[in-house]
Amino acid sequence: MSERRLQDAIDTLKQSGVRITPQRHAVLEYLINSMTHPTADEIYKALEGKFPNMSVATVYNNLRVLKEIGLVRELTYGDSSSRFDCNTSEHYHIICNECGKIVDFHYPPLDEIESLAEQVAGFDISHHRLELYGTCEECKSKELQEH
Amino acid sequence: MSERRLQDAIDTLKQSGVRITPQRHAVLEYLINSMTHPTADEIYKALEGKFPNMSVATVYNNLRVLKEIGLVRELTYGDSSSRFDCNTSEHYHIICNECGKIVDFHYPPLDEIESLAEQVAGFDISHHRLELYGTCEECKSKELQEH
DNA sequence: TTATTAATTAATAATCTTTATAATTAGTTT
DNA sequence: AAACTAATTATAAAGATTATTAATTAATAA
Repeated sequence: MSERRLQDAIDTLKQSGVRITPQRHAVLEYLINSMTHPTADEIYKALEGKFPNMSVATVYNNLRVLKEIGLVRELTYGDSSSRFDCNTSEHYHIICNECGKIVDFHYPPLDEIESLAEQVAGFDISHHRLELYGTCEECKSKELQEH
Repeated sequence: MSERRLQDAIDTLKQSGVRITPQRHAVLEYLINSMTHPTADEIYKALEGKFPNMSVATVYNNLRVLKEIGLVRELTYGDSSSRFDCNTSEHYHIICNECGKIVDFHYPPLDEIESLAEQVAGFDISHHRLELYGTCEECKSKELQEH
Protein backbone atom coordinates (compact mmCIF):
# COMPACT_ATOMS: atom_id res chain seq x y z
CA MET A 1 0.00 0.00 0.00
CA SER A 2 2.88 2.36 0.69
CA GLU A 3 4.12 1.18 -2.72
CA ARG A 4 1.12 2.93 -4.18
CA ARG A 5 1.77 6.08 -2.16
CA LEU A 6 5.39 6.12 -3.21
CA GLN A 7 4.43 5.79 -6.85
CA ASP A 8 1.91 8.60 -6.53
CA ALA A 9 4.52 10.81 -4.91
CA ILE A 10 7.00 10.08 -7.67
CA ASP A 11 4.39 10.95 -10.27
CA THR A 12 3.86 14.26 -8.50
CA LEU A 13 7.59 14.88 -8.61
CA LYS A 14 7.69 14.16 -12.33
CA GLN A 15 4.78 16.49 -12.97
CA SER A 16 6.54 19.24 -11.09
CA GLY A 17 9.61 18.80 -13.24
CA VAL A 18 11.78 17.74 -10.33
CA ARG A 19 14.50 15.20 -10.99
CA ILE A 20 14.21 11.88 -9.27
CA THR A 21 17.69 11.11 -8.03
CA PRO A 22 18.50 8.00 -6.02
CA GLN A 23 19.02 10.09 -2.88
CA ARG A 24 15.76 11.94 -3.33
CA HIS A 25 13.96 8.69 -3.97
CA ALA A 26 15.41 7.24 -0.78
CA VAL A 27 14.45 10.21 1.38
CA LEU A 28 10.93 10.13 0.05
CA GLU A 29 10.63 6.38 0.46
CA TYR A 30 11.93 6.56 3.99
CA LEU A 31 9.45 9.29 4.90
CA ILE A 32 6.52 7.40 3.44
CA ASN A 33 7.37 4.20 5.27
CA SER A 34 8.24 5.97 8.50
CA MET A 35 5.61 6.41 11.13
CA THR A 36 7.89 8.36 13.47
CA HIS A 37 8.09 11.86 11.97
CA PRO A 38 11.89 11.77 11.83
CA THR A 39 14.36 14.63 12.03
CA ALA A 40 16.70 15.42 9.14
CA ASP A 41 19.51 13.81 11.04
CA GLU A 42 17.54 10.63 11.66
CA ILE A 43 16.84 10.35 7.96
CA TYR A 44 20.50 10.95 7.23
CA LYS A 45 21.60 8.24 9.65
CA ALA A 46 19.00 5.81 8.35
CA LEU A 47 20.25 6.17 4.78
CA GLU A 48 23.95 6.15 5.59
CA GLY A 49 24.15 2.44 4.89
CA LYS A 50 22.74 2.72 1.38
CA PHE A 51 24.49 5.99 0.57
CA PRO A 52 27.79 6.00 2.46
CA ASN A 53 28.90 9.31 1.04
CA MET A 54 25.66 11.22 1.04
CA SER A 55 25.88 14.64 2.64
CA VAL A 56 23.54 15.99 5.33
CA ALA A 57 23.01 19.00 3.12
CA THR A 58 21.49 16.69 0.53
CA VAL A 59 18.90 15.53 3.03
CA TYR A 60 18.03 19.13 3.83
CA ASN A 61 17.95 20.06 0.15
CA ASN A 62 15.58 17.25 -0.66
CA LEU A 63 13.33 17.95 2.31
CA ARG A 64 13.09 21.56 1.13
CA VAL A 65 12.23 20.49 -2.41
CA LEU A 66 9.66 17.97 -1.20
CA LYS A 67 8.18 20.63 1.05
CA GLU A 68 7.89 23.13 -1.78
CA ILE A 69 5.95 20.65 -3.88
CA GLY A 70 3.71 19.95 -0.92
CA LEU A 71 4.63 16.32 -0.45
CA VAL A 72 6.20 16.89 2.94
CA ARG A 73 5.37 19.02 5.94
CA GLU A 74 7.80 20.45 8.46
CA LEU A 75 6.83 20.26 12.12
CA THR A 76 8.57 22.47 14.64
CA TYR A 77 8.21 22.01 18.34
CA GLY A 78 10.04 23.49 21.27
CA ASP A 79 13.01 21.19 20.82
CA SER A 80 15.99 21.95 18.70
CA SER A 81 15.30 20.21 15.43
CA SER A 82 12.44 20.09 12.98
CA ARG A 83 10.57 16.92 12.21
CA PHE A 84 9.20 15.91 8.85
CA ASP A 85 5.96 14.30 7.93
CA CYS A 86 4.56 12.95 4.68
CA ASN A 87 1.67 15.13 3.75
CA THR A 88 -0.74 12.44 2.67
CA SER A 89 -4.01 13.14 4.35
CA GLU A 90 -5.01 16.00 6.61
CA HIS A 91 -4.46 15.06 10.20
CA TYR A 92 -3.34 16.50 13.50
CA HIS A 93 -0.72 15.39 15.99
CA ILE A 94 -0.65 14.38 19.63
CA ILE A 95 2.75 14.75 21.26
CA CYS A 96 3.95 13.23 24.51
CA ASN A 97 5.47 15.79 26.88
CA GLU A 98 7.68 13.13 28.45
CA CYS A 99 9.11 11.00 25.66
CA GLY A 100 8.40 13.15 22.62
CA LYS A 101 6.42 10.48 20.78
CA ILE A 102 4.17 11.82 18.03
CA VAL A 103 0.88 10.13 17.24
CA ASP A 104 -1.38 10.95 14.31
CA PHE A 105 -4.85 12.15 15.21
CA HIS A 106 -7.64 12.23 12.69
CA TYR A 107 -10.35 14.79 13.19
CA PRO A 108 -12.51 16.76 10.78
CA PRO A 109 -10.63 19.92 9.70
CA LEU A 110 -11.56 23.08 11.62
CA ASP A 111 -13.00 24.97 8.69
CA GLU A 112 -15.30 27.19 10.75
CA ILE A 113 -12.37 28.51 12.72
CA GLU A 114 -10.57 29.34 9.52
CA SER A 115 -13.47 31.32 8.13
CA LEU A 116 -14.03 33.14 11.40
CA ALA A 117 -10.38 34.13 11.47
CA GLU A 118 -10.69 35.46 7.94
CA GLN A 119 -13.56 37.69 9.00
CA VAL A 120 -12.06 38.87 12.27
CA ALA A 121 -8.49 39.47 11.20
CA GLY A 122 -8.89 40.19 7.49
CA PHE A 123 -6.47 37.44 6.54
CA ASP A 124 -6.75 35.03 3.66
CA ILE A 125 -6.21 31.81 5.59
CA SER A 126 -4.27 29.14 3.73
CA HIS A 127 -4.06 26.46 6.41
CA HIS A 128 -3.72 25.83 10.10
CA ARG A 129 -1.89 23.57 12.47
CA LEU A 130 -3.16 22.00 15.65
CA GLU A 131 -1.22 19.94 18.12
CA LEU A 132 -2.27 18.34 21.35
CA TYR A 133 0.20 17.78 24.15
CA GLY A 134 0.02 15.34 27.03
CA THR A 135 1.34 12.16 28.55
CA CYS A 136 1.16 8.89 26.63
CA GLU A 137 0.07 5.62 28.16
CA GLU A 138 3.59 4.24 28.51
CA CYS A 139 4.83 7.33 30.31
CA LYS A 140 1.76 7.38 32.52
CA SER A 141 2.43 3.82 33.74
CA LYS A 142 6.13 4.58 34.17
CA GLU A 143 5.20 7.47 36.44
CA LEU A 144 2.90 5.21 38.45
CA GLN A 145 5.69 2.67 39.00
CA GLU A 146 8.05 5.36 40.23
CA HIS A 147 5.72 6.51 42.99
CA MET B 1 -3.75 48.73 32.22
CA SER B 2 -0.52 46.96 31.38
CA GLU B 3 0.67 48.51 34.67
CA ARG B 4 -1.83 46.27 36.37
CA ARG B 5 -0.69 43.22 34.39
CA LEU B 6 2.93 43.93 35.18
CA GLN B 7 2.12 44.23 38.88
CA ASP B 8 0.21 40.95 38.81
CA ALA B 9 3.09 39.23 37.07
CA ILE B 10 5.55 40.56 39.65
CA ASP B 11 3.33 39.29 42.43
CA THR B 12 3.37 35.87 40.81
CA LEU B 13 7.15 36.00 40.67
CA LYS B 14 7.34 36.89 44.35
CA GLN B 15 5.00 34.08 45.29
CA SER B 16 7.18 31.66 43.35
CA GLY B 17 10.19 32.80 45.32
CA VAL B 18 11.96 34.12 42.22
CA ARG B 19 14.14 37.20 42.60
CA ILE B 20 13.05 40.27 40.75
CA THR B 21 16.24 41.59 39.27
CA PRO B 22 16.36 44.71 37.08
CA GLN B 23 17.07 42.60 34.01
CA ARG B 24 14.26 40.18 34.77
CA HIS B 25 11.91 43.06 35.41
CA ALA B 26 12.86 44.64 32.12
CA VAL B 27 12.35 41.45 30.11
CA LEU B 28 8.96 40.93 31.70
CA GLU B 29 7.91 44.53 31.20
CA TYR B 30 9.00 44.45 27.58
CA LEU B 31 7.04 41.28 26.93
CA ILE B 32 3.91 42.62 28.57
CA ASN B 33 3.99 45.86 26.60
CA SER B 34 4.95 44.18 23.37
CA MET B 35 2.28 43.12 20.95
CA THR B 36 4.74 41.58 18.53
CA HIS B 37 5.73 38.23 20.11
CA PRO B 38 9.43 39.04 19.95
CA THR B 39 12.39 36.70 19.61
CA ALA B 40 15.04 36.49 22.34
CA ASP B 41 17.35 38.53 20.19
CA GLU B 42 14.77 41.25 19.65
CA ILE B 43 14.29 41.54 23.39
CA TYR B 44 18.02 41.66 23.86
CA LYS B 45 18.43 44.44 21.31
CA ALA B 46 15.51 46.40 22.72
CA LEU B 47 17.02 46.41 26.20
CA GLU B 48 20.59 47.08 25.13
CA GLY B 49 20.13 50.79 25.72
CA LYS B 50 19.03 50.40 29.32
CA PHE B 51 21.44 47.55 30.11
CA PRO B 52 24.55 48.07 28.01
CA ASN B 53 26.35 45.10 29.48
CA MET B 54 23.53 42.62 29.71
CA SER B 55 24.28 39.25 28.16
CA VAL B 56 22.09 37.39 25.68
CA ALA B 57 22.30 34.44 28.02
CA THR B 58 20.52 36.52 30.63
CA VAL B 59 17.61 37.05 28.29
CA TYR B 60 17.40 33.31 27.64
CA ASN B 61 17.75 32.56 31.35
CA ASN B 62 14.95 34.88 32.25
CA LEU B 63 12.70 33.65 29.49
CA ARG B 64 13.23 30.13 30.77
CA VAL B 65 12.41 31.14 34.33
CA LEU B 66 9.32 33.06 33.24
CA LYS B 67 8.25 30.07 31.17
CA GLU B 68 8.65 27.70 34.08
CA ILE B 69 6.41 29.83 36.25
CA GLY B 70 3.87 29.95 33.45
CA LEU B 71 4.03 33.68 32.80
CA VAL B 72 5.46 33.27 29.34
CA ARG B 73 4.87 30.91 26.46
CA GLU B 74 7.35 29.88 23.80
CA LEU B 75 6.14 29.74 20.22
CA THR B 76 8.08 27.83 17.60
CA TYR B 77 7.41 28.15 13.93
CA GLY B 78 9.27 27.00 10.89
CA ASP B 79 11.74 29.85 11.08
CA SER B 80 14.96 29.72 12.97
CA SER B 81 14.19 31.35 16.28
CA SER B 82 11.51 30.97 18.94
CA ARG B 83 9.10 33.75 19.77
CA PHE B 84 7.80 34.58 23.20
CA ASP B 85 4.36 35.56 24.31
CA CYS B 86 2.95 36.71 27.62
CA ASN B 87 0.61 34.04 28.81
CA THR B 88 -2.21 36.22 29.99
CA SER B 89 -5.37 34.76 28.60
CA GLU B 90 -5.91 31.70 26.46
CA HIS B 91 -5.81 32.64 22.81
CA TYR B 92 -4.64 31.40 19.44
CA HIS B 93 -2.46 32.98 16.78
CA ILE B 94 -2.82 33.94 13.15
CA ILE B 95 0.47 34.23 11.28
CA CYS B 96 1.13 35.93 7.97
CA ASN B 97 2.95 33.70 5.48
CA GLU B 98 4.47 36.73 3.78
CA CYS B 99 5.67 39.13 6.49
CA GLY B 100 5.58 36.90 9.56
CA LYS B 101 3.25 39.15 11.52
CA ILE B 102 1.48 37.42 14.42
CA VAL B 103 -2.03 38.44 15.44
CA ASP B 104 -3.87 37.22 18.52
CA PHE B 105 -7.08 35.34 17.84
CA HIS B 106 -9.62 34.73 20.55
CA TYR B 107 -11.79 31.67 20.22
CA PRO B 108 -13.33 29.33 22.76
CA PRO B 109 -10.83 26.62 23.70
CA LEU B 110 -11.22 23.33 21.83
CA ASP B 111 -12.09 21.20 24.83
CA GLU B 112 -14.04 18.55 22.92
CA ILE B 113 -11.04 17.83 20.72
CA GLU B 114 -8.89 17.38 23.79
CA SER B 115 -11.25 14.88 25.37
CA LEU B 116 -11.65 12.96 22.12
CA ALA B 117 -7.90 12.72 21.81
CA GLU B 118 -7.70 11.37 25.34
CA GLN B 119 -10.15 8.62 24.45
CA VAL B 120 -8.67 7.74 21.08
CA ALA B 121 -4.98 7.86 21.90
CA GLY B 122 -5.00 7.10 25.60
CA PHE B 123 -3.10 10.27 26.42
CA ASP B 124 -3.64 12.59 29.34
CA ILE B 125 -3.87 15.84 27.41
CA SER B 126 -2.38 18.86 29.16
CA HIS B 127 -2.89 21.52 26.50
CA HIS B 128 -2.92 22.17 22.80
CA ARG B 129 -1.75 24.74 20.32
CA LEU B 130 -3.51 26.00 17.25
CA GLU B 131 -2.18 28.39 14.66
CA LEU B 132 -3.74 29.72 11.51
CA TYR B 133 -1.62 30.74 8.55
CA GLY B 134 -2.46 33.05 5.72
CA THR B 135 -1.89 36.43 4.11
CA CYS B 136 -2.59 39.61 6.06
CA GLU B 137 -4.40 42.62 4.62
CA GLU B 138 -1.25 44.65 4.03
CA CYS B 139 0.45 41.84 2.16
CA LYS B 140 -2.69 41.18 0.15
CA SER B 141 -2.80 44.78 -1.09
CA LYS B 142 0.93 44.76 -1.77
CA GLU B 143 0.45 41.74 -3.99
CA LEU B 144 -2.36 43.47 -5.82
CA GLN B 145 -0.17 46.50 -6.55
CA GLU B 146 2.59 44.34 -7.94
CA HIS B 147 0.38 42.70 -10.56
C1' DT C 1 23.47 7.04 -28.77
C1' DT C 2 25.65 11.20 -27.92
C1' DA C 3 25.62 15.85 -26.61
C1' DT C 4 23.74 19.44 -23.96
C1' DT C 5 22.05 21.74 -20.10
C1' DA C 6 20.38 22.63 -15.88
C1' DA C 7 19.70 20.41 -11.54
C1' DT C 8 21.81 17.94 -7.95
C1' DT C 9 25.34 16.26 -5.06
C1' DA C 10 29.27 16.21 -1.84
C1' DA C 11 32.25 18.48 0.96
C1' DT C 12 33.10 22.08 3.58
C1' DA C 13 32.68 26.40 5.70
C1' DA C 14 29.83 29.67 7.71
C1' DT C 15 25.95 31.30 10.26
C1' DC C 16 22.74 31.45 13.69
C1' DT C 17 20.29 30.09 17.82
C1' DT C 18 20.61 28.19 22.11
C1' DT C 19 22.88 26.00 26.04
C1' DA C 20 26.73 25.16 29.24
C1' DT C 21 30.48 26.72 32.16
C1' DA C 22 33.05 29.37 35.34
C1' DA C 23 33.97 33.54 37.62
C1' DT C 24 31.92 37.51 39.56
C1' DT C 25 28.40 40.15 41.64
C1' DA C 26 24.29 41.14 44.17
C1' DG C 27 20.80 40.05 47.45
C1' DT C 28 19.25 37.78 51.52
C1' DT C 29 19.63 35.55 55.88
C1' DT C 30 21.79 34.65 60.11
C1' DA D 1 29.17 42.00 59.00
C1' DA D 2 29.81 37.21 57.43
C1' DA D 3 27.96 33.40 55.12
C1' DC D 4 25.05 31.62 51.81
C1' DT D 5 22.42 31.44 47.69
C1' DA D 6 20.91 32.95 43.38
C1' DA D 7 21.63 35.72 39.31
C1' DT D 8 24.52 37.82 35.94
C1' DT D 9 28.24 38.25 32.74
C1' DA D 10 31.36 36.73 29.46
C1' DT D 11 32.74 33.27 26.88
C1' DA D 12 32.94 28.92 24.88
C1' DA D 13 30.63 25.15 22.96
C1' DA D 14 27.11 22.61 20.81
C1' DG D 15 23.79 21.78 17.45
C1' DA D 16 20.90 22.72 13.47
C1' DT D 17 20.60 24.73 9.24
C1' DT D 18 22.16 27.34 5.20
C1' DA D 19 25.55 28.92 1.75
C1' DT D 20 29.17 28.02 -1.44
C1' DT D 21 31.60 25.79 -5.04
C1' DA D 22 33.32 22.38 -8.01
C1' DA D 23 32.22 17.99 -9.77
C1' DT D 24 28.69 14.88 -11.16
C1' DT D 25 24.43 13.33 -13.00
C1' DA D 26 19.49 12.98 -14.73
C1' DA D 27 16.50 14.41 -18.27
C1' DT D 28 15.92 15.96 -22.81
C1' DA D 29 16.82 16.94 -27.51
C1' DA D 30 19.62 16.31 -31.52
